[in-house]
This record gives sequence, C-alpha cells and structure tokens, in this order.
Amino acid sequence: MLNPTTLFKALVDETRLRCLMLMVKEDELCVCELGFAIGESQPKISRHLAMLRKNEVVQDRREGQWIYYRIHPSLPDWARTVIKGVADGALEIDPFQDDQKRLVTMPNRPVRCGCEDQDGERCG
Amino acid sequence: MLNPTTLFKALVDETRLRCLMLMVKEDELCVCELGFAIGESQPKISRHLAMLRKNEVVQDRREGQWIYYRIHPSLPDWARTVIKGVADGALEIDPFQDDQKRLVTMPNRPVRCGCEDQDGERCG
DNA sequence: CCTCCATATTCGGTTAGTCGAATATATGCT
DNA sequence: AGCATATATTCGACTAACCGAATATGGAGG
Repeated sequence: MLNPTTLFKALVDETRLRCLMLMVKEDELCVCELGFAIGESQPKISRHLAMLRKNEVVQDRREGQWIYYRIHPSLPDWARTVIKGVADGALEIDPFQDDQKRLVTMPNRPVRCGCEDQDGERCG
Repeated sequence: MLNPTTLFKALVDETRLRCLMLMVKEDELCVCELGFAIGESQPKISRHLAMLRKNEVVQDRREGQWIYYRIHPSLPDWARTVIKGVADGALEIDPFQDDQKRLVTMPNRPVRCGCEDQDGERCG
C-alpha cells in the first residue's frame, strides 16, 4: 500500500512530476509523447516511469508497440488529493505549462484504440 | 515563491513530514515538543526545521527561550491542499499516529503566552 | 527469420541529501 | 558574571538518487 513518503519520493523529481502533470491533463500518454513534450531522452523518461510503475503511482497498458501510462486508477483518496493539489499550483506555471503546449505540436502522435492512421507512420 | 519541487523536497524526508503532521494537528509546537514526540535528537529536529523555515513552509516565533513553529500562514492554496491531503492519509497510520500519542505524554510541556507554570521547570 | 521501432534495463560516475558529534548562540535566572 | 536550558550551526563521513551511454527486450510487418 502506498505510503506518504513513497508518494513524495515519486513527486520530488521534476521529470517525474512533469510526466504526472501531463497525465493529469491528458489522461493517458505513451513514452514517446512524454519524452517529446518534456524534451528528455527516451531512457530517462522510461527509467522514471519504471519507478512510478513499481510504486503503483501510475498504471501502464500496452497497445501494439506503444505503452500508455496513466495515473493509477486505484490510488488512495489522499494521494489523489495531493496530486490534484499540486496540479492546481503547477499546471499554469514554469515548465509544466510549456510541456502541455509542446505536446500538441508533436507530429505523428500515435492513435489509440487499435485504429491506425493512413500511413502508419508515428512517433518520430 | 514556493514551487512544487521545493515543497516536495520538504515533504520527502520522514522527519520533516512527521514534524509537519504534528503542526497540522497541534497548530504550534516548539522544538523540544517535536523532538520528544518524534523521538529524535534536538540537532536533528532543528536542522530539519531550518530547512522548512528557509523555504517558508513553516513560520517560527520566539517566546522566551522557546521557539514555536507552525505551518506558514501565507502558504499558497495548492500547497495547503497538498499538506491537508497527506494529513488525511497519514494522521491515522504508522509513525504519525504514535507521534501524536507520545506528545501528550510529555512531562513539563512549555506553557504559551508568557505565562509560566509554578516551578518554572520545563522540557526535560 | 530478419529488421524496425518503441520501450526497458544495466553500468559506472557524480551529486545531493542525511547523519552523529561537537560546538555555538541566545535567553532566563540567581 | 556565571550557570542552566533551548535552539542553531558546522564538519566530515556516508548513502541514496540521478544521469548519459550503451545495450537488451519485445511486438509488428515484410
């Protein structure tokens, strides 16, 4: 079961917090989308997501070659309150707002639900 | 101005979190009360309080030889939400609940408001 | 089977955070 | 002034966390 210190260890790293803030806003994102929006390398993003997954702060689901991450649906109420709280303070400031803007400029974002786009070209 | 990462750096250390949870519950506490309740050395408590003070997560006030700490009254709303959120999850569990119980067993707790107790003996 | 792409993991080096022990400061009392 | 109490700070050692680079895994499609 998630305890407060574990949650804060997850939130204290800025890369992880940026990922989580994007998930709050966008519901579900794959690694390449997170990497593009935040502007960090794939291994770096993936390593931080592994930590979030291990501690059950996020949940992952595979769809083809993509793995989508979202805030864990069975997070305890107090943890949701914490994440919602920081989202209120963060989504309008510093790197977090830029991340959202950069995300929507990403070319060939993967399409969800098993349906593919015309040329099947995606993600860089 | 307090930013999310700074707040989480404050909350990620268990000793600091325990201090803060006690302040949420008790409004205002001096260093010796915090040290007694948590069972850690005076320098350790003091060092962590210095960090919280420096980042304006807590406010201190002197009264005689005692210095009382409280959650900073001008904390932004989102930060209050975060702290309230974790208090909901923490105050009933693991070390946090014990801390509250231990606090009330402390002999000769300092008296606030400039009024002194009979023999003037306090704090261990 | 082989290749491409998205993602994950390992490795060694570096830095940031924490600790106990010792010491310093400041207030109150006699 | 001198002592006791409460709190703060400094120092060096230790540990945990993060990083880039390189490499591994695993599904999709020819």
